[in-house]
Amino acid sequence: MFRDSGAVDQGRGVGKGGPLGFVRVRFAPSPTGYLHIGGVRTALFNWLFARREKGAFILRIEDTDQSRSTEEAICAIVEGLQWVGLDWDEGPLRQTDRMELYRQHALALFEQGLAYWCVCSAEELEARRKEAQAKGLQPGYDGRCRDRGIAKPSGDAALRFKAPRDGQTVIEDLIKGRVVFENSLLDDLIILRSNGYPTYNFSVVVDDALMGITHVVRGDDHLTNTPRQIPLFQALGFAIPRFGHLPMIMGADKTRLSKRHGATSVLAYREMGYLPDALVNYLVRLGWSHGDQEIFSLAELIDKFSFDHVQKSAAVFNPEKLLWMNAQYIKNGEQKRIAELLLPFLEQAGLGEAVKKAPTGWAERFVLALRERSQTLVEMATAAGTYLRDEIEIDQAAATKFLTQVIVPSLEKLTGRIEASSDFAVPALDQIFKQVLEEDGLKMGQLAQPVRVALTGRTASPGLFEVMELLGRERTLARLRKGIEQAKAGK
RNA sequence: GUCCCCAUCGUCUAGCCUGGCCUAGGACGCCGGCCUUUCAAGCCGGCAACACGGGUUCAAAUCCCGUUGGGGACGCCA
Repeated sequence: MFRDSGAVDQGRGVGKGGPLGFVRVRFAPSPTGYLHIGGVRTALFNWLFARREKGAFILRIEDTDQSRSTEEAICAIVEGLQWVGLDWDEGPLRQTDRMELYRQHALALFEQGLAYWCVCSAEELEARRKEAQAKGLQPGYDGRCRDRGIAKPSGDAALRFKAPRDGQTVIEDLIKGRVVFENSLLDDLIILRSNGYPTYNFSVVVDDALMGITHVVRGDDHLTNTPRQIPLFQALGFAIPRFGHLPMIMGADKTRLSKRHGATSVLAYREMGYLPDALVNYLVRLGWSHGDQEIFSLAELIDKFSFDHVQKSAAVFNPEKLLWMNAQYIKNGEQKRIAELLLPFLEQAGLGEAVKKAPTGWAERFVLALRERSQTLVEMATAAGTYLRDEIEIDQAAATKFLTQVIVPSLEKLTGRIEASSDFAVPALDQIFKQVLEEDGLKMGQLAQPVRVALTGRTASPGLFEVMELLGRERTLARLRKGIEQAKAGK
């Protein structure tokens, strides 16, 4: 399942090349569920930046929460990224494979007096936090173990970092610009839990440093983590990477995008018949722009992407625009590729066998006829039933309106002529049709609609001759005959 | 509660840094028209925004301050 990670030197030096040098970015999801659409956008911006700068994009799985991480989630992340075409140069690396590194670095901080053992229990801390909050005080850790000088805790103990108590931590954010935090507002965070596992804020720092990450680009929900991480980089003696905090994606009600707003799993979009390139194009425009341009090829995105034009404010996810985008990609995509992507959907619709039996090139002709009328592959596959099944249902209202007795003679004439013709190609059909119109003094619409209803059961369809071509000669004739029967029985 | 971020049509955004070219442009959606064998697609047109209040300036969507509103963070989650 995992691609070969290649030679990953875990002990690699820090920020090789430094600024202006080789760019190394990462996407670091925690495997606690499916791959979220917001995660994909974060990954995308990182990937685009890496590709543009000819740097490396690294996939790292942050699975230090053993109670919530699952293998399924890791598979979903990998599969989701692969589907949208975001390939990584290193990884997936898993933090649980690197536990020793975190422990070593944490203990090193302790040795240097930059961290201390805290024997306050989780319950006590929780109680104190609630109490402080009730009184309207700072909910953070009060630092009571900071100066106890516990050298070797007997029972459970967590290792805390001695965070700086004064001064400021300044971030020159790639997107938000300069952001300043007062160190006095930060408490001493736990870096090693009592179970020996590192906490997030510590493992990210160790990994980002050891992996030589030059630019940390993540959601802006992490902005307030940054002033806790920067002192850690410094304490550990690592170079500090650049940071960039992307705005969040929200639902229509301006709350954080969640299941309540519809599908948020990338793979759900695959199932709903979206093209990966359409989703990518939509997502990149959610927060990034290049003048008035809406549609971008991947090559263009790589060429044009820059953090300068990333929006600072959160964006509302608009499913309708995504649908439009998808329709654009279906309409303008390479016919053959669309046909290939459509195949699984046809199979799912129970039409797999029928397509195989259809004449060569049928699927591509079908795509050509339907692509301007379909917004998703699911829609397209659904429409295929009309052309691939022997029996169709004729819409009652359509039949009543168009399959009437007056049109029967013309329908019969048309059917007879088609049957008698050895040529079933579009020009020949066109010729036959026009002739019948002329002879019977009919206008196009007067005959076209009844024929359409007979052929497709509906009043809306692609051009008639395309429809006939898709149905094939035998099926076309059979449906015309059936239509005539129904017209005779009508009014 | 405290800290941080943000603020242009319903939504995504251009413009803001380097004030005048902005009568604020584009896109989705919506409405109307054209095209037309139907439905689409396409094309044309319409509705629709600088959150508010103060400054600065000859001039502010653009710069400054405040207010309001929205979002995020305050875990032995990530």
